Amino acid sequence: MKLINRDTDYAVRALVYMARSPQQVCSAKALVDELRMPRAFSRRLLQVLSREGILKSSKGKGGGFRFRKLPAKIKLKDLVEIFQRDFKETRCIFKKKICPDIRTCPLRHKIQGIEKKVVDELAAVSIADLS
Amino acid sequence: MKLINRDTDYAVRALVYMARSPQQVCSAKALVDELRMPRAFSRRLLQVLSREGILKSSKGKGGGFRFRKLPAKIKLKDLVEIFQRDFKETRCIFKKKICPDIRTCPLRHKIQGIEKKVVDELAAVSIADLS
DNA sequence: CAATAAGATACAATAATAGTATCATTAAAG
DNA sequence: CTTTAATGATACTATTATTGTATCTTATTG
Ligand code: FES
Ligand code: FES
Repeated sequence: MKLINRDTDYAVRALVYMARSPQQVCSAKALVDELRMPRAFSRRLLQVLSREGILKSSKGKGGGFRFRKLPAKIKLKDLVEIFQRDFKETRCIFKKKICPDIRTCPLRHKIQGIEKKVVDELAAVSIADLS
Repeated sequence: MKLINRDTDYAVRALVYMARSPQQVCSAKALVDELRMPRAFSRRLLQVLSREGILKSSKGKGGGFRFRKLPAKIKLKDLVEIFQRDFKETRCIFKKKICPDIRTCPLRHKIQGIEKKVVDELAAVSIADLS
């Protein structure tokens, strides 16, 4: 059961690493060196986190990324929402609906319950919890 | 959140169709015609279901597939187990473990709880329920 | 103005998924 | 006993999704 994709995975790793010294500026290069993260990739990743308000960036010499939100306030749910837009599957789990009536489908409300639970659990874990 | 793969998907469609007249013999060809299922594919699918004890097959002219188990006894869980062997993810959801200690990881037992719930729900829905 | 770091976006490689083809075997019908 | 209609087994190809890379532009500092 795949809950996490590449981007979320890397993002969490990066943020957990950064959370060890939350005040410090971290450049994309630092992630390449410290974590074994693909070079051109850490760039994009931090850019997205910055755009989405998780980090703030400063350009130029000595620049880099820093937390905008506190690590304890950054939930896995937030990251999944950023990097896995289509995470919540509102449609039927089958490609072509199978049951006679989608409103009375015995599967549908169960699946929705599960999805809600997953989201709740992801909302209950923060970057700080993993550090 | 992808729970179902191609094979499970087709299998459920096929079985729900067959369950409308459970006594009748159904050939691979019938599925191609009735449901819009890829030709060479319905073959393999029914073969697997037969091998796994869901259906029984008879070769030769007038042959085909019939239920070995009652539709009400065939649970989605069974099909997922047949076609998605690696469905239950026992490892960490991240490629490289992030937390300091896997035993105390706040994520791990939550995820396991979710997976159990998913399986329970899949075990509670049968082919007959969808017919 | 030179050096450093982010912003933006397009590209290529790889892996997973989906679908196809083929040959062998079995059983019934005529 | 030959033809026909079906499954058994397995290998192959195409398509799509994921993953990772390259490059050019813009901003900041000293
Ligand atoms: S089978 Fe998907 S909504 Fe009923
Ligand atoms: S982060 Fe995966 S087990 Fe802790």
